[in-house]
Amino acid sequence: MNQSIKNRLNNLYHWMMDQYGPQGWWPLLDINKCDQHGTNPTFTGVLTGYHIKNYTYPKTENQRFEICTGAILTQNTAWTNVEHALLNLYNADILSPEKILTASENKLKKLIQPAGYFNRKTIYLKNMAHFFITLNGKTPSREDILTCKGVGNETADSILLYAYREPEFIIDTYTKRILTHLKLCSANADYLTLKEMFQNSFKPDIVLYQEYHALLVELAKRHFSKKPYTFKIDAIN
DNA sequence: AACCAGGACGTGA
DNA sequence: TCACGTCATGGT
Repeated sequence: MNQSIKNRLNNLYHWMMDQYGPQGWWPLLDINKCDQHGTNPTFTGVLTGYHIKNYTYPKTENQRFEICTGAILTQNTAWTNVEHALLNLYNADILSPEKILTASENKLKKLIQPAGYFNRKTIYLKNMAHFFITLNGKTPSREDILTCKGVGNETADSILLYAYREPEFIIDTYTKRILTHLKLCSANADYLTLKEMFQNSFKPDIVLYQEYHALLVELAKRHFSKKPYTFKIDAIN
């Protein structure tokens, strides 16, 4: 591994942390902030920031499943849309693997409709629910999760890093876009190559991996959303 | 009014 | 292996 790549990735992390601070991912429903009817909880983060500097989540199996659900729902979809779908599931009281599994497909489709791709994601969610139940609390291997139809590289790593707190670095389109722009990789670099680039540059570190990915998303949303990408980061070059 | 959003899968070459 | 079409809603 090229030492300069390692240095630049490290500089990028600290630059983003300086600019944006800890992100406190993964966003979770805050059921302590429901309305007077006990429904419509807010997300940890909509107003007050996510669970910043608290790296003990998920605290329950339901929160763990909520992360798995969100990881599928957010595929190629804006998170705000996913929030609506998750709220629908929560308010319908079926945001658990057992209830997702037994719910009718039509009911599920209607509830997750705002997240888009609802025909596919309904199937994916039921697959995930079944898989989750068979795990019986155990941490799945990356290989095992990938056998789940609807779970590709990024979703698998998101679930492992944020739901199971395993040190698996996530590569998403933002990450690849930023690395390409910084000339740290070619435009056709594949997922595992980029994942290894990060994991060869940093020791396994859940906090670092979680924050790094969240910070890349924040950076991309601010400066790598609309073409042409002209944003320059002096500290990196 | 196009374009994009925290992708994955099936197909054909 | 790999490029390409498909899936769907909501915000800018």
